Amino acid sequence: MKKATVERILDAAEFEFGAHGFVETSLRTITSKAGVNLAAVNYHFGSKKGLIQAVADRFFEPLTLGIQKRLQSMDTKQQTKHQVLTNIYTDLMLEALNIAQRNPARLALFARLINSAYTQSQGHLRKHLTYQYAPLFILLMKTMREHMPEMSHEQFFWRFHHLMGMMVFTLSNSESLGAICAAEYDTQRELPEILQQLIPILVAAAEAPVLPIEKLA
Amino acid sequence: MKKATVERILDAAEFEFGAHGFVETSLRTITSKAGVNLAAVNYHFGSKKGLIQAVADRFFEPLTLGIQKRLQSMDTKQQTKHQVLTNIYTDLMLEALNIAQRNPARLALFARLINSAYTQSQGHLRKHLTYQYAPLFILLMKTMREHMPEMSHEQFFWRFHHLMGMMVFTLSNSESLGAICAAEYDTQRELPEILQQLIPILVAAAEAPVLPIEKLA
DNA sequence: TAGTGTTTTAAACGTTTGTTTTACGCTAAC
DNA sequence: GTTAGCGTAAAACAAACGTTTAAAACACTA
Repeated sequence: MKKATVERILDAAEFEFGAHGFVETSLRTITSKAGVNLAAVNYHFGSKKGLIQAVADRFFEPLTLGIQKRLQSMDTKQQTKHQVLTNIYTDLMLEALNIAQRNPARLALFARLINSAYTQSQGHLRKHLTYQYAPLFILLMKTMREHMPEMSHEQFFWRFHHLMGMMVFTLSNSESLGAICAAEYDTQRELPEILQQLIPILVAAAEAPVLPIEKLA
Repeated sequence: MKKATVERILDAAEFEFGAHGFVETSLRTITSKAGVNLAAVNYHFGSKKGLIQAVADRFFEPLTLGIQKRLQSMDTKQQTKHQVLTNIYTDLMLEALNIAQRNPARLALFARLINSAYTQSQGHLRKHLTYQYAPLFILLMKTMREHMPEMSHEQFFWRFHHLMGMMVFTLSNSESLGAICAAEYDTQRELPEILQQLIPILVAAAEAPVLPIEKLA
């Protein structure tokens, strides 16, 4: 049986957005790859922005459940803070791999979705995501903060986003980086290896000493 | 005296690209803000891609000189590796501030330029930059590698880019993040403070322990 | 079976895009 | 004083874009 129109649009949009970005992917290529009529996007999603948000939702909904379950069932009592942090990031990487599902491009798109949410041109995305998934972010930040060095809320906010930036950049560009690396060092790496290597780096960054705030000059 | 056409185009392009991205900034808005004729871009730069590359070059040329001078005049003998790494990243942040020049948007655009260079849609940028500024990257990677833990070339390649990702993300989104932070915690921070805080985090990530490569699962 | 609400279709709409063309003004060399 | 050559100007180009329209096809209930 042929998949429902909405789903086929989302599949095609996911693929094309991942390959060429939001702005450079037209509704015409999406609908033609999906084998549906051009007007279907505006009919089912209202607009291109609506489609982008729907694509984002399909990533976030299972991810929210997965992360919440992992964090809440985590035993944070009998472990050092370092171990807990390592567990948190291992969980995050496992959830990331779960998104990838033997299709790394899917994960790259997800990362680019988050990245775009911080740019002005896709401001609607940030509003949508913060409105829709605030509990997830709050839970994640709260859990991490409890196992990181003492610092002000503000300092933690920035450090949290520094770490997110490291993940987002790596995941967004894992394909290009992997290709460069393969050409340069002749070793083809898979996503599970790269993410495993990333964990101790994230933990070390999370545990980095806290400096008093001064102006650099 | 009125600035030359080429320069006025570059100024306007820099501003508009930084505010709305490459794809969403039209040559018409650039040329009209620059007060020049629409055809001037294609005449002087050949195409929009040529303009983007020229904008990139205006960032990279002074940056290359600055970083090379800093790295080569650095005393790496009488310091611990940790101190050297701190110095390297302090230098990088100072050069970043030098790009900003009391205009943070300029620095954000520069970061976004680097980020775009890793995406497929702006593949011409990566080719241009790697062809044009390979010596800078090589020098930077070589200097850093000497003061980081022992690891394979491949592992270093990835770690180098993880660190770059942290910087690029932070700089790209420093405006949005600063706005969120100001709204949330009521403390307006300037770029020099944020970059100063970033240094120990980068160093800690650079010095993170090296794990044997395994597949995460 | 008739009728109602939903989905799909083809076509057109009005903009906007990067690029090209052609003509015109200017300056410098011979 | 004429001729190149370079830079600018306005206009037009063809293509692509997101969105809307109105009619046709469908699915389902009464």
